[in-house]
Amino acid sequence: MARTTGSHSDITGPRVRAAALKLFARDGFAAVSMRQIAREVGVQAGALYNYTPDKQTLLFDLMRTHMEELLEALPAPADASVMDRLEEFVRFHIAFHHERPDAVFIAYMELRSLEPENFARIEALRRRYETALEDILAAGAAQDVFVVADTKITTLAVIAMLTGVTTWFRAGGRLSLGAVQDQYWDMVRRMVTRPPGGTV
Amino acid sequence: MARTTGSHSDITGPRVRAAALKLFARDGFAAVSMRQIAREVGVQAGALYNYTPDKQTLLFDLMRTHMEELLEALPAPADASVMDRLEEFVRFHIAFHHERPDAVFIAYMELRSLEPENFARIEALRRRYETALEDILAAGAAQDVFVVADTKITTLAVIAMLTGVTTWFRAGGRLSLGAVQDQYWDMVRRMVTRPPGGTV
DNA sequence: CTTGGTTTTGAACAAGCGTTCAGTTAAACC
DNA sequence: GGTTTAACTGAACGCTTGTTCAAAACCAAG
Repeated sequence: MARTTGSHSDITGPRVRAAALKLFARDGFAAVSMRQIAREVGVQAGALYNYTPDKQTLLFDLMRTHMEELLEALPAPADASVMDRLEEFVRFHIAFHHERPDAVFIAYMELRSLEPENFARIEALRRRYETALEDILAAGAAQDVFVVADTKITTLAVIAMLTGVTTWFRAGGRLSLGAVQDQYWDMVRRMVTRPPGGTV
Repeated sequence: MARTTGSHSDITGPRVRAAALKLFARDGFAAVSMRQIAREVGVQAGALYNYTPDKQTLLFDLMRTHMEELLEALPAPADASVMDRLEEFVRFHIAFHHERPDAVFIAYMELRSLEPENFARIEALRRRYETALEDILAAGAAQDVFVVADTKITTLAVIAMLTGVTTWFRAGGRLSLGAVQDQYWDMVRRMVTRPPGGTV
């Protein structure tokens, strides 16, 4: 009978993924060897193959899991105002990405390390996320609440701006997470609402 | 006497750097071998060592050259208005980075591939560039032309947003470079000027 | 045509790569 | 307490890595 309680695979499996996540984020997929991951876990390289068919799949699973968790946690379209929905998105993006800096880093730095088929699957998930923001912007534009020249460009600009936070923000620094969220929300709000002068 | 005319090194040298730039950008520093670079140039791997002491220095020189060209091309602080200077910066950043997508990509993706000493030198150059923008924002805030809660954060947010353009913009697409510049300038201008509502 | 120097080749080096697998270990069941 | 089986080891596979270097190729000047 299969051993279920006290099985090491319940412990080693997550540790393999955690080690891979950490090392891939720090040094890059191509620069990390299976032996390094094994050493981090405290195991021989061969043992890793109980938990992943190969190195590429290990990377893909990390990225897929991250993207699925992101989409899962994404606030569902409520009947709140578009302004509130946009604010919610901004605060959510910053908070969620702040909790997982390694996964975020990998998810958009290691796209090129994916084989074409895996790349397409991750890209599709990423696009679903972007669409969630774009829908809010489009709804706001239709209601004349937002003034955006091109919802696609604004979507990409906002996401690039928000994701940039992970490259420098560390808890315990000069600013609290809440303060960062406040400031970014302020900037995004200005970006999408009617400007003072009224140009363009 | 040293051979000067018809020397191959004048030809091979740039070709080595061009091949390295292209391959590093496409596949990442760690994933590209010296033999791949040599094959791209049409030469044996050993010949590369006439043009670089080692692989790490080849990467560092590419990044250093890019950053120096960037700082060189940066518009000098003129006595124009802060608004004009900010607009000039935004348009410059987009145009300059658009001309060198590979170098841009490498310069911020391969920082982790640099040995500590080289990293520090590139980082210093990058900080000089950021400071150029921060100075404009600070000057504008002092003159009450801009309303920014934190010049450092706004600097990073603007640069992240602008640099994101290189990940999707391709000439010949839906939008011209000028149209992209217009839209990003519009977004940046709104971000730093007094908002309609007047919150924060 | 010979000389002199630059550039390139091609083989070699030790080390590390991802992956496989027969064999050992150890824990949970009957 | 013996049996079963998942988990892991440790060695091995063939291949690639960055780098070195003596020898060859090449080209311009004398």
